[in-house]
This record gives sequence, C-alpha cells and structure tokens, in this order.
Amino acid sequence: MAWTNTEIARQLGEIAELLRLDDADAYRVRAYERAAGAVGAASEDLGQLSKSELTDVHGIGSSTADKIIEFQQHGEIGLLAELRARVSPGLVAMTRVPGLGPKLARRLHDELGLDSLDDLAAALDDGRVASLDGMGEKSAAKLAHALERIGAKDTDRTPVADVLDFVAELCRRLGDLEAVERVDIAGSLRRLRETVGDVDVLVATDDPAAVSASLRDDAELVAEVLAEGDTKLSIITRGPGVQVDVRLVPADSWGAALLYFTGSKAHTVRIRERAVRRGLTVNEYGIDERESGKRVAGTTEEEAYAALALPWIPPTMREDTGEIEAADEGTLPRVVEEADLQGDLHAHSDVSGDGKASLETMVKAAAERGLRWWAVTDHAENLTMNGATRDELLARRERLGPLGDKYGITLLDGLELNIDAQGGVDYDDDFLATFDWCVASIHSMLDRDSAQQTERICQAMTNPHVHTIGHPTGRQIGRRPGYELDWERVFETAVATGTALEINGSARRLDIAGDIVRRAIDAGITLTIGSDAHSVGDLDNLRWAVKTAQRGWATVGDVLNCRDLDGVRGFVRAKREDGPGG
DNA sequence: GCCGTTTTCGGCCCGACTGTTTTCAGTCG
Repeated sequence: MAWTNTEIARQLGEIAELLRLDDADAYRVRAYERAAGAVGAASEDLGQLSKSELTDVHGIGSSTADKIIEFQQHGEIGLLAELRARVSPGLVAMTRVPGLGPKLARRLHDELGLDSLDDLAAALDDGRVASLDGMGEKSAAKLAHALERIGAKDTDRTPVADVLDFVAELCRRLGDLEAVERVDIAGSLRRLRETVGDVDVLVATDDPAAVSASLRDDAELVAEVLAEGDTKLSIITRGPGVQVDVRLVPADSWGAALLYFTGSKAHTVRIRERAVRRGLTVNEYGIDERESGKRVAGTTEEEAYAALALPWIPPTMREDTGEIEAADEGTLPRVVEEADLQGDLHAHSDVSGDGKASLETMVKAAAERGLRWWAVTDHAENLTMNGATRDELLARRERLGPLGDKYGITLLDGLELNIDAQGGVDYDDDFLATFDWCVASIHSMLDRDSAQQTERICQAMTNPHVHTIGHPTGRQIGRRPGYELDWERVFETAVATGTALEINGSARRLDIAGDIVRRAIDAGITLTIGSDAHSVGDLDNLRWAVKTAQRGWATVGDVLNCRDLDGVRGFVRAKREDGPGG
C-alpha cells in the first residue's frame, strides 16, 4: 500500500528536527521543514508519484523526492535511520522545554552528559546547569520553572475550547482601557487551529507601558509574567493556564501587525519572501520599500496584502497550503462566511434531556441571530437518559408552527438519531418520514475499530431518512481522538446515497476538521453546519463551524445551510426519492 | 536542500526579549 502524505510529512519533519539537533546547516533544516509542509498540504497521494512528478511540487527537490521514493519502496529512509542512531531521544525530549533550544540542548548533552528530562531536572537542581559558560542562576531558574510547567501537562498545546471564554474576557478588559484603541485575537486562535500553543492578542495603543502595566497587575487574569518589554507582554493566565503574548503596536501599524502575528509562520515567511522579490520588506510595523525605507502599507490587512499584489486572504486559510498561489492566480475561492448561513442544522432544546434551555428560549435566540430557519434536532429515544420519546416528539411538533410564527423563523422538525452497532437508527421509516430533517450520529460503542465505525456510518447513510452524519469522527479535542474512518469509502457512500457530512461547531469537537472538509469537497460531498447547541450561548458555535469550513476552503455552494428553505427541502426530497429504497 | 522578474550558484524573512558575553547568542513566533 501507499504511505499517506501525513506519514511521509512526519518522516520529513523528524529529519528536520534531528538535523537541527545534529547541528546541520540551518537552510537544509528549513528545506526539510518546508518539504514536510508541502507534503502534508498536498491533495494527491504523493506516495504514488514518480520522481519528476514529485519535484514539480513546490518545496520538493531532487533529494527529497528520492527520500519519498525510498520510503515508499522500503518503508524507511536511510538518512532518518542514521539520524535516529546519532541523536539520542533524550536530547529531543529536552528541546520540548520552552526556552531550551537545540544549541543549549546539545551543550547540556555534550558537556554535562544529560540525556533525559530527569537528568536535566537533577542538573538544574544541583547547580551544574547554572555553572555552564554563558548560563547563570536566572537562566537555570527559568528552565527549572519551564520544566515544571511541561511536567504537569501531557502536551504543550491546549484545546481551543479551553481558552475561548477566558481570552474573550481578557480582550474585553483590554478593550475597556483608556489607552487601548483596538484589540483583537491573532495567532493560531484567529486561524482557529483546534489546539493552541500560546495565544496572541494584538493591541493598538499610543501608550504601551500603561496597557502593559494594567494587564500585568490584573491578578484575576494573570498568574505569572514571563516577559515584559516595550512591545510585548507575555503572561501565564489563571483559568486555563495558557501563555498569552500581548503585542502592543501603534494604530497605524495595525494591519501589518495583524498579518504578522496571525501567521501561520509558514504563510508569513512566504509573504516576506514575496515582499523581498518585489523590493519590499515586511515586518510587524508596516510594509516598506527596501531601498528608501518608505512606508507603503500597514494600517489595514487589506492594504498590506494589496501592496504585495494579493487579495486579502481569510486568516483560516493562512497555512501555506496553496492559498498564496491561488490568491496570486486569482483563483482563491470566496469561502463561506457566517453571514451566508440561513439556518442551523443541528441543535437541541430541553425536550431531550441534556438540553439546557426551553424550546421557546432557543427559538427566540435563533431568530434574534437573524437565522431564517432553524432545525431543532433533539436526541431520539435510544440515547439512554437523554433521548426524547415518540410522544414527546409529537407534542413538540405541535408547538413548532406557533413558535415559528411568534418569532418570525421557520422551524424544521428534526431529530438527532443514534447509530447502533449495525448502522441502524432509532425509528422505523414510516415515523422518520414524518420529520423534516434528521442528523444521525454515533453515541455508543466508541471503542469499535476503524472498519466497524466506517461500516456503521456507511450503513446509516443508506437510510433514506438520514440526511447528514453528525460529528462524524466522534473526537473530543484534548480528550479523545476520533475513530480513523476509511474516508474514501465514507465519501463514496455519501455521494452514492445523497447524504451530507456535518461540520460540528462545538469547539470541543470541530468535527469534521478542516483538512477532511477539503478532501470531502474534492469528493463532491455536501456539508452541513451544526451548532450542536444545548444552550443559547452554544449558538455561537456556528462561528467555529464556519471557520472550520473555511479551513477546508468551503464555499457557499458546498454548505447546505447557505440555501433557502426550498433548497434544504429539495436536498431532503432528493435523498428520499433517489436513495436506496426511496 | 531548494530555487530563479538579478541568479543553474549563491543566496535563502524579520524583530523582540532575555541573560549575561560589554556587543551578542539563543530562543521564540
């Protein structure tokens, strides 16, 4: 079988990491990092390509192409095997400590014989690290502290769901300060990566010292100050205990700073290289002519991109996965935006047990958000403890018309069905046929293997009354991985049966993820967006679902929620009439 | 190791913060 791009990218990434520790030429390291990124972003299976096809991919040259072919043929890359033999795993582990990079790790290993995090802790404790040339008590104390911090966590990244509320409050407080003109989230949180390493917050101000001092002294938000300078304050927060870097810039640098600090790193590097080719230089303060130093852009992001002859690129697409090339060629898709949504296709009321708000409260909130239609998809009866009975659902049905009229929104009579071990769902076809909209999801037997979960989902899709599959992989970010579905089979079955796949907007789920969204679109799948709201506040999840859709380059045409009521009903009808048994 | 609107060779993105080395290297994003 062919190796996946993900695995090839991992191999190349590990080569880069080990080369860096082996003190290799920095540009050679970077070349492997870039190649790994290019492989990870490729939409076709690189394991199948010839050498000349491989070198056609930007970032892959002759040498890397040989490595990929070597891996495909032998399941191993000789260079990586050599590096693994030469660079000890303990050395790699030590570089996981924030503030401890490859140079210092190498010295600790060579000069002090340290070869694990335990060795490092001991050497910090007895003063050997502090006594190294160029080190001192303060450096050692910082490392000891950083080591303690990573020791308490099993990963150095935090799920977005754990930081969103806290960061919103932090931004609100910053925004209330006299000296603050603008405040916004940048970094991976703006791009909505599913986990964040640290949080970047951008502040426009004429008085950075005042802003920095105000936040630094806010004991409710700040557990610890890591660094404080004229343009940056780094803190560890209370609450989620995450690092937040607050960048302080003048208002006329806002756009350049937003571009710079939103990243991704790969995207901004490409941007700066493009600038150099055009005789410009880009930093967080602006875009300047290289020769004269004359400022040509910087106040807004649109202006900054325009100075590089590019349209504005949505933050969610800035991963260097082809967006710069597409923008350059004028083929960047206009991705779906929250304002394009006409409705929500997955949400709950307290008719099913885990809903936290009444049907009327939810309907009112949905209408106030400007949605034209809203599908209430309470849990069906097989969900132990929480499912609604047939009678409860029939009673709910009677209320939908009047409530819709009262609040000026059309309500779709919906269900969230439970996919059982064999791919069946809660109710018979006759009863299901009386509903407007059905999501079907796996809520039980989450430990089944990949083949079984794929089979359950594909079987459920053959039901003419199952319109979309809810949170398809079942993942909960930071808690449990999703099942490894056989995507090719899932896509084929979805197309054959006219079934959609959901992008679930719960920040804990973001399921399916952006990279799968992109593959699904290529396969011709229709996507649905679901807030999976169990409370009024959860309706905000639509925003996260939309951002996830953008990460997969989804357009209005790919997302069922962007259609009017007739469009949704047409999709439902097409499935019932054309699907197996329809 | 990769790449080409100066180049098939010789470059390759930019700046802040920290600690400590009185002029800068390492790390980070």
